[in-house]
Amino acid sequence: MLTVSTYRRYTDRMCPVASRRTKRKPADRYHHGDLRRALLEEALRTIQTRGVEHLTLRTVGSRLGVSRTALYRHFSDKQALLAAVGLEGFRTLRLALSAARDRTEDSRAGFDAMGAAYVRFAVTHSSHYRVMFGRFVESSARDAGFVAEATAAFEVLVGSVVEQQRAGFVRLDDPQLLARFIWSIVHGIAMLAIDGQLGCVDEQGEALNRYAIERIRTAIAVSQGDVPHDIDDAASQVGDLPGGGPGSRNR
Amino acid sequence: MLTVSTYRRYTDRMCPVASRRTKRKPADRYHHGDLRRALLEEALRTIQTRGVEHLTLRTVGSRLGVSRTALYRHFSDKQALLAAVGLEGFRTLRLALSAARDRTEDSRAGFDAMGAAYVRFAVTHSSHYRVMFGRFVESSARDAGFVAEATAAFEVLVGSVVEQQRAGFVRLDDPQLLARFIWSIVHGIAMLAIDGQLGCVDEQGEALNRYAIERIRTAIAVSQGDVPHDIDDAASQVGDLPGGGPGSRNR
DNA sequence: TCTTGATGTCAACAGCGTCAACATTCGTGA
DNA sequence: TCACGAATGTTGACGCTGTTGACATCAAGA
Repeated sequence: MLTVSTYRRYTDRMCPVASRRTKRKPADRYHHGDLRRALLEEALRTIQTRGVEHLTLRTVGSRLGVSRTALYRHFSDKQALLAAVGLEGFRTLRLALSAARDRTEDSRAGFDAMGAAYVRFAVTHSSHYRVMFGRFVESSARDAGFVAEATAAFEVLVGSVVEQQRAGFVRLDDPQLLARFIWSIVHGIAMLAIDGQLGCVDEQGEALNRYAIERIRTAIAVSQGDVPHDIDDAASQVGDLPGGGPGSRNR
Repeated sequence: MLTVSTYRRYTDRMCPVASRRTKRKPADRYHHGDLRRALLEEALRTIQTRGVEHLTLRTVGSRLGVSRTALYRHFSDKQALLAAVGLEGFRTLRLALSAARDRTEDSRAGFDAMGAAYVRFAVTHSSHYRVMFGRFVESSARDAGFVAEATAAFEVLVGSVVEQQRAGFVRLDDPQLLARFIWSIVHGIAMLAIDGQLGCVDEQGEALNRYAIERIRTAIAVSQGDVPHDIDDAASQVGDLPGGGPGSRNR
């Protein structure tokens, strides 16, 4: 299992946004250079250090040595900025999941590692995670890119479920439904941990996470009399289901 | 299984806050009479109809025919008002869970019904649910009452787990851990449904919920070679674990 | 009747997101 | 090289928000 320090180094590599220092606009310059990028990075930094609810456009601007309304040249409004942050979050999550899965040759262990990596991502990037899921980004601001990135992250999970089914490790239920079930569990643990409902995040959260992975294995194991579901058919449909994937706009 | 209409009637009975009309202060009167209660009800109504983020103290005040600052005589600030709303939510949730469990003589069916009732509560009172869990109530505003009410709701689940263990339906793991595991699942489903990540809430959410309850049964069933845990000991400790329960302040 | 505490009002404040008008700079074709 | 339009950043203003301190009103007990 990964240690915390390994993961830190790993996330720094996957998510340079949080580690690199965003540059201020030189006082003698009128244009910033790459303000859009800088705004995104500064917003993420503020969110990670102070929380979404304390993010103000004025502060972000002044931190970059730029006026409070400069942002409107790059984002339609605050919601759009948050949506962009959330989009980046889903991308980082997807990379983290894929990396955790591919780190070992053993597909079974890789699958379990994904579960651990998911919760660890959420806890490590808790504020970021809340932007992705906490309805801070209103439905109207969730554009095609946002939905696509969220769906892509979910697809990694569905793909792995199908893989596990092919290998005979997982019962042959609808992969979509199975994936949603597993997703609900890790998402639930992550949210409870983030919201401080599990007491000490590190200890209780870790213990619960380990236990959950063990229980999930039992829950999704192949049972006798298993009615096979058409895996290939379902796997190919991932993403283009009419409103089934994550980031969906209807509620 | 309960129909939606049955549940509506049920919640109206359990949660009069949402159904009764809050009375305005008569224009010729200086004092309102029971402003605290009215503020709570009006805040909840606004939250349920317009969402937490659209709750403003000014609107609440003017709706009750009262000045915008009258609120400060009953709540220290907006956070305290939200905390009070959240507290009421946990109480309602606890009653809903107990009622769902006790509606049938069959303890196994009752246990499953709790899971369904949990998600249904969250979806039906989605905005209320988000106040309870979404960190809209900051840690500092979570007073003893809030934590106690949240813990009490969790205790219902733990108690039922122990009951199921005694009846031989559930494996003899630590009831606390088992309860947290189950809680994570229903909480995860609820949050994903509420946040619109499951597409159509009613259809996909219902289907996922049914599937989850079935899978949970497999996950927590007694297995051969089950190492018994001291149930009675763990059950008596519920609630006074140092920071283990829900609503805990540390993060 | 007087006093005291509880409750509600009023005016003001700073901070917020957003907009319209304006300033500066960049890129590009003549 | 130069002019011109597009892109980018600034300024001032607006209405909204939560919160505060000084003041007004009322109920209840001494």
